[in-house]
Amino acid sequence: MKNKEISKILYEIADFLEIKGVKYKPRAYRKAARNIEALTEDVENIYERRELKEIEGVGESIAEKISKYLETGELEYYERLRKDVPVDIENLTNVEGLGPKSVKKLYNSLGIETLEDLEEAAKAGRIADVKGFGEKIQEKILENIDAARMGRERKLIGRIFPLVQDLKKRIQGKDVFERVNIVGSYRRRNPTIGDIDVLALSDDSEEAMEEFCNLNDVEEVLAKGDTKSSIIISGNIQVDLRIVDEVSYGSALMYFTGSKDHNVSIRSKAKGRDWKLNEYGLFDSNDERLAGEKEEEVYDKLDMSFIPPELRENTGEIESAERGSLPDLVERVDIRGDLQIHSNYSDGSASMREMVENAEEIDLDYVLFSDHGPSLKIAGGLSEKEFDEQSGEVEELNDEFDVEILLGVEANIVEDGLDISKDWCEKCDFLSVAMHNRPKDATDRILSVFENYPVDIWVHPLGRQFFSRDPLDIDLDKIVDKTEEEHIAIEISSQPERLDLDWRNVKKYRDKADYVISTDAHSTTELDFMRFGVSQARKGWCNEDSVLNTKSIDKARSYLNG
DNA sequence: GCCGTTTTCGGCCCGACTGTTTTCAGTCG
Ligand SMILES: Nc1nc2c(ncn2[C@H]2C[C@H](O)[C@@H](COP(=O)(O)OP(=O)(O)OP(=O)(O)O)O2)c(=O)[nH]1
Ligand SMILES: [Mg+2]
Ligand SMILES: [Mg+2]
Ligand SMILES: [Zn+2]
Repeated sequence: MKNKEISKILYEIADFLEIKGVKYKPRAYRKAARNIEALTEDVENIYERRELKEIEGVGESIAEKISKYLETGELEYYERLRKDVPVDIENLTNVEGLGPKSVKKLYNSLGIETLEDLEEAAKAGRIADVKGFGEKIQEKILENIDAARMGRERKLIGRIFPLVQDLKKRIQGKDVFERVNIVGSYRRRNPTIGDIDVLALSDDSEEAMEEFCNLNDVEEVLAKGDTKSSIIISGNIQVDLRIVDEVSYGSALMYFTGSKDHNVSIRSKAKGRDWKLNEYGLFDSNDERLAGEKEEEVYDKLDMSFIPPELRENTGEIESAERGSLPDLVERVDIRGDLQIHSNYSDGSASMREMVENAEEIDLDYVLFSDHGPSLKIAGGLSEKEFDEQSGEVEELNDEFDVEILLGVEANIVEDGLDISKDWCEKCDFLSVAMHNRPKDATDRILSVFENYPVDIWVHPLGRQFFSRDPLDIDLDKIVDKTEEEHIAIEISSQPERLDLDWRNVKKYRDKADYVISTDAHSTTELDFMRFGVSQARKGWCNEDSVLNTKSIDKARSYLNG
């Protein structure tokens, strides 16, 4: 999958064009780069379908460049730009405070091409002598150069969640803060989070900033002003704080929640009316405030319904809000069952009894235990004999608990079908299937299993895992059609590393597909992962009706078995 | 370079912080 590679080239082109002082094109290249980076589908497939231009921000020219690169492995336009200023633009601009313009100056004056050159020049004191630079910048470069070498990897929302909650509590705990909201990609429930953005209300912003920059785990203060500060806390995590007045709080929430593209779009709309939208409010052409204290008011004045943060990705939500046709999104309280949990019969850490007790505590009506089939021994795969034992225990537990306990298997899609017999399939309340390797004919294998076995749920459909596994290269159009035909539900996994099916595809297929949101919990605490799956369903524009486990077990059963 | 219930050409979001600068450019959100 070359998405990352291509978006990197586009980002670099943007930087090189900025070096040359070209207007607007850098923004265009960056926008295209961002959208390609965010794709779940392999850009090469989109190229093969001749649909590159459907990607937001990709037009004639960029589509042609991507095609050339995919066909020849080279891009002359990019190579030419790089020849003019032959620097390691990606790494150099990774140094906090260094952008394309500074990199060019340093190249022209000192011939700096790499981070090593930069460090050497800074240590020798040569940077301070360059016009436009000085001692402080030179010092800052030396301080930040190692961070640039390491890079800052994005964090998974499900993993950073406790830390964010704790940080929020710590800030809220200080009297000088009257209101605190976590915003940015976290509020939008992005699967991954680049930094933690915080909006706050305080009548003494100076003192508030002081407290913020002196939190006990602050490692570096990147910037500190009256309304805005940035710090690095332990774990190499950046935290940005913005403080505004109450009259601006709503518009500041909008600004700081983003996304950037959503902001730009919506600000352009305001501008089209001769108004102005910024973090302080919505203003008419006489600078009279039209709204600002509440987000709802700002959207309302712009003749839009309120846009839930999860939808603010500039993927059609603005037009939809203008038409008043945004979906009524599914909520966590709508969820009535969890159709993938595990116990110590396989690689789970808790007994079935413990899992059920906890499920009852969080008001679930039903749960499905579905451990791996026999071919996945490393993941604690069960033999049919072990399954039968488990089945016996399920029967006992069902007598004892109100929660309806269902038993199934996560069967593995293998070369000639599933790794369990059809007889075994019939013993399952629900049959879940998944692919755990990546053969060339994956699409056909999946389709054939859907046709030939009584499949109920297709779990972690793309097999994606953040930072380690790319999504499977399969024909989702075809497979989703088949799930509709066969009454098979598609899982949205709540596991932080998976969140699979991903929200963009969830959105794409939401009218056809029936989704189930599952935790894949391997311990009692992981039952709480449900919130992350629900967030992804919301990002995918799902209403309650598109999610099967918001329904009673009888309704779910009659659909899946029908 | 992209894009269109104002446009197929003429626009392209808006502001804070920093360092170096005598008034602002660069970078970042
Ligand atoms: N209007 C406007 N708002 C911006 C711009 N850049 C960032 N913002 C707003 C929207 C962002 O969601 C918010 C926080 O910025 P971040 O850089 O932290 O981005 P975000 O949190 O969305 O993603 P992240 O996971 O941190 O990479 O600030 C911009 O250029 N213009
Ligand atoms: Mg952020
Ligand atoms: Mg930020
Ligand atoms: Zn699996």
